[in-house]
Amino acid sequence: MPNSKLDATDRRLLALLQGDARLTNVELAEKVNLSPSPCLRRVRRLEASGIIRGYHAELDRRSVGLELTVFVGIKVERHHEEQANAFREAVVKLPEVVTAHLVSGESDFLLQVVVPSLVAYDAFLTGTLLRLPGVSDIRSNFAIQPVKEYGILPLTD
Amino acid sequence: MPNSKLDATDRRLLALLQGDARLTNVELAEKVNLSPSPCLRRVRRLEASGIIRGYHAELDRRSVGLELTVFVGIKVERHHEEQANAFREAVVKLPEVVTAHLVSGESDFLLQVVVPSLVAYDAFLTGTLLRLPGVSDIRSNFAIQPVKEYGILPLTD
DNA sequence: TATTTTTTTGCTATTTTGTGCCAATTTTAA
DNA sequence: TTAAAATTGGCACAAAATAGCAAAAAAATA
Repeated sequence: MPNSKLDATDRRLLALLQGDARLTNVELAEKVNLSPSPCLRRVRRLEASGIIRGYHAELDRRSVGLELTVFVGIKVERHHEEQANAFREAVVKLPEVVTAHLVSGESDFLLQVVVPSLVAYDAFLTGTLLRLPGVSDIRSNFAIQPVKEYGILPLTD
Repeated sequence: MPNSKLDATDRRLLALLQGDARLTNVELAEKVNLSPSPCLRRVRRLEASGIIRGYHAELDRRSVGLELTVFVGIKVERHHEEQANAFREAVVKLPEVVTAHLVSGESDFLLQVVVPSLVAYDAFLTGTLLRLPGVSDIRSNFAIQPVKEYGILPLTD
């Protein structure tokens, strides 16, 4: 099992790396009051244990031509476990789907879809989403304005 | 203005860095068939132009004790522009709110909230969310299972 | 098409960072 | 208090980042 309990220094490292994954080990070490070598060892341990799952560049969506973000609620027909699995597998493969969760409530799945334009979304909706296995209802909520993006996880103790 | 059009190499760099922000400049250079110095210069340019907004470590939520992810739809009373702004400002400050968007559709805002437990969510809901300025309705959708997390943006051309 | 201008590239030299090793220190447990 | 285990800091070496500069490529001009 992953978790071998995190001390305060580990949590500070995690918080720092969430905010800026390009911090130098030397910089990190200074910020947490350690010398570089134990600092690096801690980071490597966090990586190896799976607590740090990876490092990603955050892009400006508009700059790369992705003007539209849509939050999509989808209902799938129940009673068929297989169908739900087929749906999941299909969704994972779609590059336009940035995020997907099985959720409680009105919809069964909640997706975050990113496309260049409304026209592209229309094509994606009718050409792809509606044809996924078992889909019975789709509700599209268009992002009008981001209020908070890439919030870092609140690390407690 | 940011966008001075991206060539194929820039897009490959962006895709690679989305997937792994810790790639060495030397590794990056190899993957895009450039020598290290022009490669580094391109990355620096992408950073300076704001196309790359930052680099972040992705953490395993469970490992850091954040067992619950909730997608929250919130309606706020209309007619008061000020109130909507007050709401936005308040939301940005809440560490439990990882993501927030103004959206079209049934709800006005869609938040992603991360907390350690159901008890913590209850406290957050009644103690914080419901007391935000102008809130008239809240709908909570609990993430039961992640289907796709941290999908990288689909870079087109 | 030839020529000039601009942009981008690749190489080299220097500085900075990452990484493994080991002794010293601190922490934990008995 | 003592013994065992874990963690730390410093050192040395390897690797990477970075700046400068001349050559090559691309774009623009005539």
